[in-house]
Amino acid sequence: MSPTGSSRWSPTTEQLMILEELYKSGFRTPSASQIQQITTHLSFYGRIEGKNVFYWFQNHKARDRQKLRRKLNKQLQLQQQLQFQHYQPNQDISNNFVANFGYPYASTTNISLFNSSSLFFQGGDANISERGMNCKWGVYNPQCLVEKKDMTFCNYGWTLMDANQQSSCCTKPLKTLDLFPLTTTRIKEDCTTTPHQPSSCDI
Amino acid sequence: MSPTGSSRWSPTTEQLMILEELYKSGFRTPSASQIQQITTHLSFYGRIEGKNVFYWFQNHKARDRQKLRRKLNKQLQLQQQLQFQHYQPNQDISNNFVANFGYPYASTTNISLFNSSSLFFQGGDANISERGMNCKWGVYNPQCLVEKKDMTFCNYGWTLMDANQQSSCCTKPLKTLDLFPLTTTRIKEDCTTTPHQPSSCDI
DNA sequence: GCAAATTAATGATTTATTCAAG
DNA sequence: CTTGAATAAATCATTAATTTGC
Repeated sequence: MSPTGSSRWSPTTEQLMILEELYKSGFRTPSASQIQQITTHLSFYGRIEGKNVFYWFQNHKARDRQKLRRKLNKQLQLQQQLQFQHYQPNQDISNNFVANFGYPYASTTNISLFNSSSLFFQGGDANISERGMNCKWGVYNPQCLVEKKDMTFCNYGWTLMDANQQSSCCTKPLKTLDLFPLTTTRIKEDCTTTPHQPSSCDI
Repeated sequence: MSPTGSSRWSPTTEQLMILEELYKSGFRTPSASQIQQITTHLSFYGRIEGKNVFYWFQNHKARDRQKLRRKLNKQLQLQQQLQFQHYQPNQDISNNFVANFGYPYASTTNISLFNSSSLFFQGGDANISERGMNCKWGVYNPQCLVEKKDMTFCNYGWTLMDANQQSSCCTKPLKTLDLFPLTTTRIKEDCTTTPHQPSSCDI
């Protein structure tokens, strides 16, 4: 079971649950710091790297879109097909369903969830304004997700961080931990957070 | 001129020359270590980060392709247009030009240049087999470019590297430097290196 | 039951497109 | 208009499900 030399990450059940929970909470493109925090937390449940978290959100989002697109296409061509033979489907339930709901995530695709995440940062954001200063900011950064704020430190590049640093992060009572008051059981309701425009953050 | 608070990198003339020289030598998608070395070298000519180098190659390659595609499309529709009015352009010079050359870079798009870079590693690659071991490998890694070899160290994630570390790299007589015997003047000939399959590297 | 064969999911990369600074 | 930066789409590749024949 232990993935000795396994070439690619496969999430444990707990990791997957938490990730999906976060996704359902509205997270789509978490920032570098957010990913770092998620990674730190999830590493408690098994081996994981920042890039795994990054890719997971990337793929999950993309495949959600794709699923929706396909569904819509199917509906559309069905509709066209029916229209074509001059048949008006005035009671087509499945058609109404999609037509009425639209893209559930479309409006939250590009927003920064930094401010809207009551779940994620509920520990209070006033006194952790300079988190990352003291803690060797774990910028995992695949596809260049480093947020502007971090970039000011980040003058030249990134280097590897050894595993201990992160593990020890778990033992010390860090801010990161109380950002995860997740119940990991309620996996049913839809996106509830209200998207903010990211422009309010100073760039 | 000094970019105090300049939001985006703009390459100096020297940096650009070297980058283009490398590009012409066959580099398309340099590995993390290669980018690190390039960055280290180029930082001598001005402020630069790994991700700048990464993006530069990314964009340059993409825009080369795009330029070529447009040219081909234009030629194609011209050709079709002419064919359509039953006119055979038997002396169309520009058409012949594209038709005869094809995609200059098409075959080198996906290869790893790790082994083929006589220019880049000409300083000898035997005694630097463990480069990166001692030097806190600067994995800049936007879009997850970390190569398999480096990944073994890289257990959990990356963190920021401060600028001094890299600057001091320049003062110390590092291996990195003699990898750049560039003349930066001959900017005319085409890609000359022979692409190797990356599969020979141990995974 | 149980592996070999096949298919479906999904982690990881690369390429295309878009945004925006200058 | 050029081009650095970022995101989305397409693709590759490996792992997990599952089917199938024994």
